[in-house]
Amino acid sequence: MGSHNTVKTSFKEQMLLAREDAIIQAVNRLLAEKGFDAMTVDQVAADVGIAKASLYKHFSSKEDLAAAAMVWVMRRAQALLMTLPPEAAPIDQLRAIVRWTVELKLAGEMPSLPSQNSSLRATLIANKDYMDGLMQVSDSLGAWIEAAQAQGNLNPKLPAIAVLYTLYARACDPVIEFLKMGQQHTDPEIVELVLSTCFDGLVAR
Amino acid sequence: MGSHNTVKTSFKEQMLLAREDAIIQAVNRLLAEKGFDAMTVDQVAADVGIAKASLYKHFSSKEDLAAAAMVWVMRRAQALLMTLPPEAAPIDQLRAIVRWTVELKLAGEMPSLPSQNSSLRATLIANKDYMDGLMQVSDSLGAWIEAAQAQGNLNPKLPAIAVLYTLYARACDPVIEFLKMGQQHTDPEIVELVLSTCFDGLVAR
DNA sequence: GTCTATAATCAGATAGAC
DNA sequence: GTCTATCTGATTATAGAC
Repeated sequence: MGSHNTVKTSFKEQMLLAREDAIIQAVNRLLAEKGFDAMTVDQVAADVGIAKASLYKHFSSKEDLAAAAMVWVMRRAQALLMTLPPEAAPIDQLRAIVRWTVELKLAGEMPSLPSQNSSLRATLIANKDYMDGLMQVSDSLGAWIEAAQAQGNLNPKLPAIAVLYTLYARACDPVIEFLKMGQQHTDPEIVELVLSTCFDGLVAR
Repeated sequence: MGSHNTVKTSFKEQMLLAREDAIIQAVNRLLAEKGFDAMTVDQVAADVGIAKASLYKHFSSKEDLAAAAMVWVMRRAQALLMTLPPEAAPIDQLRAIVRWTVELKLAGEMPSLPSQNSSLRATLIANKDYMDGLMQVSDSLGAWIEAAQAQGNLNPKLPAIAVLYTLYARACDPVIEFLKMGQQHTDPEIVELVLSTCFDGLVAR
């Protein structure tokens, strides 16, 4: 009976996790498509195909839903960091991260949150999974930034923090969606354009 | 009596315009501080010091308020364009525009609107003053972009539309507010940092 | 845990007196 | 045109049966 219970519980937990994953995917898509304010909890529930009250059994607020989406993104970012060849040049590591960010946004999987919303901000800061992921990613990027500056591949006059912010800002760069809306460029072309303007700037070289 | 009426009407109209200007200033400040979604019409009314119903005698919707703020910004941009020395190099004209944009944002006078909101989008597109201003500004910038590319000062491989979007995007660049929040740099330093990353990119030159 | 039904709140917009 | 008071709809969140 013990083993039966174990199997049964494990199966239930698996179902639970699967459902929560389905919820997070829906939240992620809706956040990417409409942003936090325009997304409603009703839409999330309808998208997943469950009742709204059931949703609140998994996540206790709309802010928690957004936080879960951000944790998901952070986990994917951390996974990417581990797949990067450690021997590559720091500047190329940074390019790879930005490339991944732009591709995620083009795929409609990058949640967009208002940076001013204070209750959302509080929820994110209180979320240990999110903060830990953010710190780890920032540490990796920070190390690469300083290394690239030391190697003369990145402008050493720029404060590392400003470089870091500029890289993160690609996650909410409106140029990406505007270029996509214009339909004059393919997704790979947009990736290269954004990478070019970000690293090489607008001026001729 | 004719002249009396004329004077009276003129005075009333002046009062009306002054009040509408006060409204627009309040909207502008609130849009810059909290964004469109977080700004409430009640706050605007309280800020101006009139009743909400009075507000709706001047502007028929929240979207119209935001549109008026954007028209104000466009007018200021057009005014700036006229003050620029026509003999300056095109690349310097573009730098001057971006500098002005960043400074306006640092001053808390650049309204921030959600680019996804469709009803707001419709209101803006339907606003002739806004669209005319946008077109005129875009024409000026477009001409400078192509000239700068022809002179070899701007990367000729970049589509002019991508450059234009990249310049406009400085108006909602989160790097600016993040650097300001960090309190490690003065406003002029932030302006130079953003100008540098925008035009020269992150890489060493 | 899932559902239906409902509470509670907030914000955009309006009615009607003055 | 300005006010007070109100309407209306949308949205977050919960109660309570199963």
